[in-house]
Amino acid sequence: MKYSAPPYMHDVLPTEPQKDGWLHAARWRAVESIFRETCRHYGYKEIRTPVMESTELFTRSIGEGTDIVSKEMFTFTDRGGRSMTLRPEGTAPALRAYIENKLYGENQVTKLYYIATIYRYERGQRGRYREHQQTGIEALGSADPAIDAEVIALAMEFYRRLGLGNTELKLNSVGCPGCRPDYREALLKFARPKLGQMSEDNRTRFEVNPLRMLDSKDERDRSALEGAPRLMDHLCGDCRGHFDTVKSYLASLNVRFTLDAGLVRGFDYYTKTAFEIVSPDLGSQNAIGGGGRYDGLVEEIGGPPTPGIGFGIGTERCLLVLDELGIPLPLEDERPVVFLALLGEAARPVAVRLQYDLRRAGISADMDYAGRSLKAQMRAADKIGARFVAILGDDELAQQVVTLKYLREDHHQSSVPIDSLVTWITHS
RNA sequence: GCGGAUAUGGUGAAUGGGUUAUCACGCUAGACUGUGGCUCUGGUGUCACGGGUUCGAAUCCCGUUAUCCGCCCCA
Repeated sequence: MKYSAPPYMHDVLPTEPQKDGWLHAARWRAVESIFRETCRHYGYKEIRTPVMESTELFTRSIGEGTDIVSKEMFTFTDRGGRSMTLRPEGTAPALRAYIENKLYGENQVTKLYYIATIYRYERGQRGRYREHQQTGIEALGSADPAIDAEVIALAMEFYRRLGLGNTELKLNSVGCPGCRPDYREALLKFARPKLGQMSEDNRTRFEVNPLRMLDSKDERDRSALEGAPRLMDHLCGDCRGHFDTVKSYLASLNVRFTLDAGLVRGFDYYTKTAFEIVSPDLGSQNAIGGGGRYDGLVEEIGGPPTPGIGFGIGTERCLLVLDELGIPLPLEDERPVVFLALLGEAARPVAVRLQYDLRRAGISADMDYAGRSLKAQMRAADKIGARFVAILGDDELAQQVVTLKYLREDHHQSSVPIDSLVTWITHS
């Protein structure tokens, strides 16, 4: 009988992070700590929420007409008969927690960040998995365009710190409930006579979610919609002003962007600012992050009227690009200071205690648990990059010393009394 | 949901309808009877599973499963 990880999900291993590939836990940790650090500099605090929520939270927030809700959610009935869903995105759970815990009562503006696994029942391919991780932020309680700029700038700063300078920021405004209906009408009017030339998917979108037609990559759709009215040009005064101010703030922060009138994003809750960051160095799954403003969402799911904006960034895709380009990450040094090599059974109990003393003194230590030959233990010590090997055999025991050998630099070795090993190493 | 590919040791590959499946890396033991990084030697796999063709299949065919990649969509 063989077991494997669930389809399109994967294990992140403790293997050598220097090796090829991106499924090394050390690399993930590096990305996560760069993200945490960036958030700290921008004043965002971590929030952790359950991996699942009641299904309705997502159907209400993301929108029934989206692919994510209609066919990609991991939904099941729990033993109490409730419909539960593994979170397919990070925003709704964070807002649910914000509302439930009345965080709006603590500050006018609440700035949150999260690192969360996301679940979508999709067909996998490079950069697209049924379980993936997103690092994201949500800024709640402010409608100021300045915070739109901050959120976007934080994302770009994170990429910069990762070493991903080669990214493209795409920007759009998807309007608000005030101006979107007008635009919708204009778009429908433009598209109706061209329905025959468009793909079947787009004909469905025409009925269900017209804005999504613009997102199609199908050549027929692209040419049919050539010259279609742009939402950007139909914004109401408020949205227009907001968008212009966001753009000018971004310019003053030296954040480069390109306007993309076709950018509509995957959730229905977005209003005004919408953005996406793509990497030219990935395959077809080239979006490495995206987000936008969602001014009606908090109220929609039961909270007080509260504007908000946020983004989600795919950890795997960042890792993939970094690996592709051979960009190194700042990795933690996982090498132990001391490796205890044992000879003979009498040494084992002494080593167990000695190792404990070293660790208690803050010196990382490891020893052989496989009963291997001295030679093999030396090789093991070398392989894991220990700074010292402390050899403990019958000869040493007789004199109450260890033979301490430097594995790096000069390879010098000397006898050190067992009692003073901790001090010796602390001062070397 | 649709389409394309691949499945050989712990890993990456090679070969090939017919006696013991090749190479490298890794791991392990030894050469060096208590010492790493170099070198050499040995060990480490019945070639995903099921069925078919054949005197004979790891090699050809079909199915299953798994993985990878593209479309859709998205992180």
